[in-house]
Amino acid sequence: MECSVPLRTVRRLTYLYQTAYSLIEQGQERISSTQLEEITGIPAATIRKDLQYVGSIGQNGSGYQTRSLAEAICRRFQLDRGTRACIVGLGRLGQAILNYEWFYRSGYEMVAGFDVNSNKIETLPARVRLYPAWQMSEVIRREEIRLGIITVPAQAAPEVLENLIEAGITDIINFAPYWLQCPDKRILIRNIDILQEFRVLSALRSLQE
Amino acid sequence: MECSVPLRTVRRLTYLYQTAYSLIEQGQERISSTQLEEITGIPAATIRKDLQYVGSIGQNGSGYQTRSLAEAICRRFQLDRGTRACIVGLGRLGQAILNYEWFYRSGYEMVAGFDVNSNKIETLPARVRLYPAWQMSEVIRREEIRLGIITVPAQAAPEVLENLIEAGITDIINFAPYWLQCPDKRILIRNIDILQEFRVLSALRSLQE
DNA sequence: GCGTGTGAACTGGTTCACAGCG
DNA sequence: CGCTGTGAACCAGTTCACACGC
Repeated sequence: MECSVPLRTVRRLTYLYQTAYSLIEQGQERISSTQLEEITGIPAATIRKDLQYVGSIGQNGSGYQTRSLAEAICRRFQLDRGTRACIVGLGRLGQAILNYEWFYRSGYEMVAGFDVNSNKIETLPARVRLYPAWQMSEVIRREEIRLGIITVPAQAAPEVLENLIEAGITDIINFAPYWLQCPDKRILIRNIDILQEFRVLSALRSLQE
Repeated sequence: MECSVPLRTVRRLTYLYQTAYSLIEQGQERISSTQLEEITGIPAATIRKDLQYVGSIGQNGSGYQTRSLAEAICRRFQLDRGTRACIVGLGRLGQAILNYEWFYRSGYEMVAGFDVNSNKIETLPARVRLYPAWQMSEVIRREEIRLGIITVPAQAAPEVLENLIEAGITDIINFAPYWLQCPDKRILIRNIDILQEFRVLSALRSLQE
């Protein structure tokens, strides 16, 4: 399948997916692109354009069925395959993600947590099995884990990345404030720097004055 | 000051700011746009274009001084003013941000935390004062807090937003998986949905196959 | 008539390429 | 000679506007 969907569009479509999902839960069965614009802030024309990447799923004159909207996006991007995930670094952020009850809605399934501090392994309450860091490679291979979530301090991040890739991980989400990249284009990495968002907001504020 | 800097550019410049900062710490005094491209992944031409919004600060033939680069961006967007911030919702994510040692590098200064559970207020270890939720308005006013960070469950988010705005907050960062918006354009809101990033990664993976 | 789907027109952000300066 | 700063050329992505189906 071609990689020709623009990243911007992917972002919006996954967001629409989630929106459709909550509409379903609220019992709403249909919605028009104009109404979607009100909820999401995405212009109606853009929404209709984006949905062309998914296929024609609307009904002329009466908008989209929320259920088929969610299903179509889900199918297009295989958002329900539940790829197995693990988390490395059980600080507060790591714990937050590890125990996030809606995590299954992310398209991944959490199956393991790792930390260098074996004290934590024994004492932390968790929904999934926790292991000391030295067992990482073995567990990742055995459990066929594909996504690694990095929530270790910045200086440890590069080494963790290396270990993860070496163990066969293909998807990475990195929360350490250290921009990770990998020459191998088959490995997908997303760096999320939370502080960065604060800086952006701060900058936007200064512009609005 | 005009609001005419594109959001994309603001994102990149704040990122360059942070990059320049770590280069300074590593003792590197100068850097060219080409080298910056290698580190950040931003094309050199784009970097030079972006920096035009900051002013001419490079030296022909020898690149940029890391220090003056950081300072110029900092000055342009007033990234060091230390606007006072508070956090609402002391679950794991809230605690993580509350005690994040590099938080001061975000351009904000953390001064208070709130939670409905007064048990937490008394028992959690924290660097700043914690208050029960009912004291929110009063404390925000007294301490002249401008940024509110929302880390409560989704269903509580809209009400918290209302309370914050009513108390005089102007900047919002919302981590609840519920898209907050405000008709009043003077209020700046950034919604950060962490799960959304997982969905995007999952979608990108499906496209790469 | 309402609302989708879509080619065509447009916009603004990115990339190019080079003049100018140290 | 290297690297910045910048107008000009380009292009992706957004918006418009309307034909078509319900």
